[in-house]
Amino acid sequence: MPELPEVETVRRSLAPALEGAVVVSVRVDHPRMTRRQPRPRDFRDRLLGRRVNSVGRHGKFMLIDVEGDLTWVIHLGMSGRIRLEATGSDRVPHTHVVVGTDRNQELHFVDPRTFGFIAVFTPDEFDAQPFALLGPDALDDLPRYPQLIPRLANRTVAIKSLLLDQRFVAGLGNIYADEVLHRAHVRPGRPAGTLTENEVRLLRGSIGPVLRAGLRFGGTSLNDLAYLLPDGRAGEYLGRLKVYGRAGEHCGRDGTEITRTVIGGRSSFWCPTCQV
DNA sequence: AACGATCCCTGTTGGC
DNA sequence: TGCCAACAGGGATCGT
Repeated sequence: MPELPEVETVRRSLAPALEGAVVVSVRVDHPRMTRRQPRPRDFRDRLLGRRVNSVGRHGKFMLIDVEGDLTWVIHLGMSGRIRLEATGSDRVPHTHVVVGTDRNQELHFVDPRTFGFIAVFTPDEFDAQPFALLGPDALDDLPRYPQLIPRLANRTVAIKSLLLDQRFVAGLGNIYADEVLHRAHVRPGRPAGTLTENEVRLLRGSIGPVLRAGLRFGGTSLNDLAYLLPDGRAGEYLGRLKVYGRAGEHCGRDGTEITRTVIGGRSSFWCPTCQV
């Protein structure tokens, strides 16, 4: 699934292609993909002829600054992919949106499960979106642990669920949340408010290293609906995951069999020995 | 307010 | 081997 490292990997390859480029064509073949656009026609109308200033990111949302005070938002959902192709290239199945630039390139938005979306918002529209309440970016703006302690206090929700709550911190998904909890020696089901100060410190300190490791390897491509880099390469972090998807295998730290439980409706993988 | 449940969607997986 | 139901999951929304 595209989480922060995957989205950041995509952002980095998209930025040089889009920044300074002018949009010369827009095609939407699947109206569901622009469902967050208050008026569906705006997506095309607002991009056509406009120059892209910069390609940013907050959590798993790609935020592309477009001239005219517009923000072009791309969320990959769980099966979304971006392909960067020469103009007129073939479209793979489930290519729902194609945006062409004056550099003879096309951005293909591919999303079999259509959980992702693509839209261009004015500032007011942007602020009205639910994701305007996104928490600090897990890579760039993570608060130091003393600031996190009061935010966990008295919370009964499982710490795993809190890590997945994008209003708490933006960017972690099911894979990296499990990896972060394993690194921090914390069980995913622990009520958030029961973490000691030291555990909060460890957890806080685990987020950056885990995300940067994922980023270093170009993200995680699972074997099914693979997340792929815009040039078609697979991310190579899958083989380096410590717990996610590894039920029945042995924990690299103590050899205990990794277990799978469901927490907050999401499968969670963890070591019953070294995660307390 | 906080939290859990439900829904969206379709390729893949697993059970028979 | 082949079929079909169950599963997967990010985010929004709804009910308690």
